[in-house]
Amino acid sequence: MNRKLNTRETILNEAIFIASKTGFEALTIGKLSKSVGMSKSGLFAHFNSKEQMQVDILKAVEKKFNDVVITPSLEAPRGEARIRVLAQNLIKWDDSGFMPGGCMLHTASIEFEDRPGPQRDFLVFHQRYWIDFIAKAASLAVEEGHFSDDLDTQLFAFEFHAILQSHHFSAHLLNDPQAESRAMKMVENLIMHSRK
Amino acid sequence: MNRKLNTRETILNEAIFIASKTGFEALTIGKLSKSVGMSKSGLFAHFNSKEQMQVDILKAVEKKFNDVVITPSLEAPRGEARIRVLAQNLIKWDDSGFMPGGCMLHTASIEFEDRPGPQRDFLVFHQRYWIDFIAKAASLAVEEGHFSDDLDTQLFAFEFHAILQSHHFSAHLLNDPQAESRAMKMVENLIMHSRK
DNA sequence: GTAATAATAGTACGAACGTTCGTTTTATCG
DNA sequence: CGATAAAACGAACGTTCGTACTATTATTAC
Repeated sequence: MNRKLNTRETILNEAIFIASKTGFEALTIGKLSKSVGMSKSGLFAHFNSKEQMQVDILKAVEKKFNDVVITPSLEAPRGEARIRVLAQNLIKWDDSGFMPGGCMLHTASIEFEDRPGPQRDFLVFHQRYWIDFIAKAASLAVEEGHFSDDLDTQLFAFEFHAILQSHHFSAHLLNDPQAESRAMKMVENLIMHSRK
Repeated sequence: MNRKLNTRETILNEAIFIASKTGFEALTIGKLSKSVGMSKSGLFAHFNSKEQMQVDILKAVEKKFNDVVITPSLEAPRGEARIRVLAQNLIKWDDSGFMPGGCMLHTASIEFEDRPGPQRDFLVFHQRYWIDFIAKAASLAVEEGHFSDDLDTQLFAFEFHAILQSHHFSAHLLNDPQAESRAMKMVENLIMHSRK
């Protein structure tokens, strides 16, 4: 029982590692089982379908996302400071050791954006939650008096999110060493223009 | 000879249509040949490898991109106007009838960002060209006196590009009817903050 | 109109896919 | 210890993958 949990975690971690590099849909049960060092059927038994495996992988990624990005940000003071911490955590997140290909929630979202199913459902749900979380952080900054009272917090959320998509693009496709500094500059611009 | 060119074009158009929905890597020679209505081997003979087929598809998409986005924008007057036209063309582009899943250069970039090969090489080349093109349009706006003299045109290019990634995200994953209006609002914000 | 050539079809290949099966190993518990 | 159940295994299923051959059509040239 404990053993099952351990191997399950090993499988999911390895899956995240590989899928972030080779792509989410390209991750195959056969390849994954070889990387983990177990049989295809043994691994398969943990999920009973590839679809379920993919959903479970996404859930595991989201858990890490909460641990790395969301939760720590709540310790920062509300307002501008928390926005900055969020940005910094996200850049770290997109360059995590356990996810060398960058944020899988992003790449998987692209891969499944036009393919109906539980994978897509999960991703839409997560991304909506995430946009709302940013908007909430922005509205807290309004409450704190850091940002303008008539700030469109939804628009802010999408602009903030856009910066990180751009960072992913710079860091992982272009291999641009300036990716991080440019992203932070964009964040500072956004913050500046959101002030009263 | 003419026949070959015609079927080739038919194949590429169908490939773009399908791949934009199901994903670039998921497009298979067998499925494509069925959609086109010809044999697998007959279709295969046009490219002699899947890798070459993928590169040719990307080149065909880039050609359309030039026709739909780049070239028409050059007819608009330099400066702010051209930037706006670019933005509008891009939103149309990301919702073209021949590419129902949205910009394939974007989705393919994500799928190949960590997979070396000629597909990735092509995409990197294209995206660098595209970023430079935007930066150039911004510097023309500086010359025209629309934008501030000390505008960071490279940064502008990435911010502009980020807006369209965000639009793709809103339109194709979230199915948000406000995708277009929000994107244009972002563009207007960017233009406003770039003025002297 | 027949020969030459280009384009498409047909068939077959080994490999990998996701999945199912029966069996064997490993752990848990009375 | 032996009984029970969980977990991993190896082999095989039918299907599809990309690719390699050969055969058959269409088109063009003389």
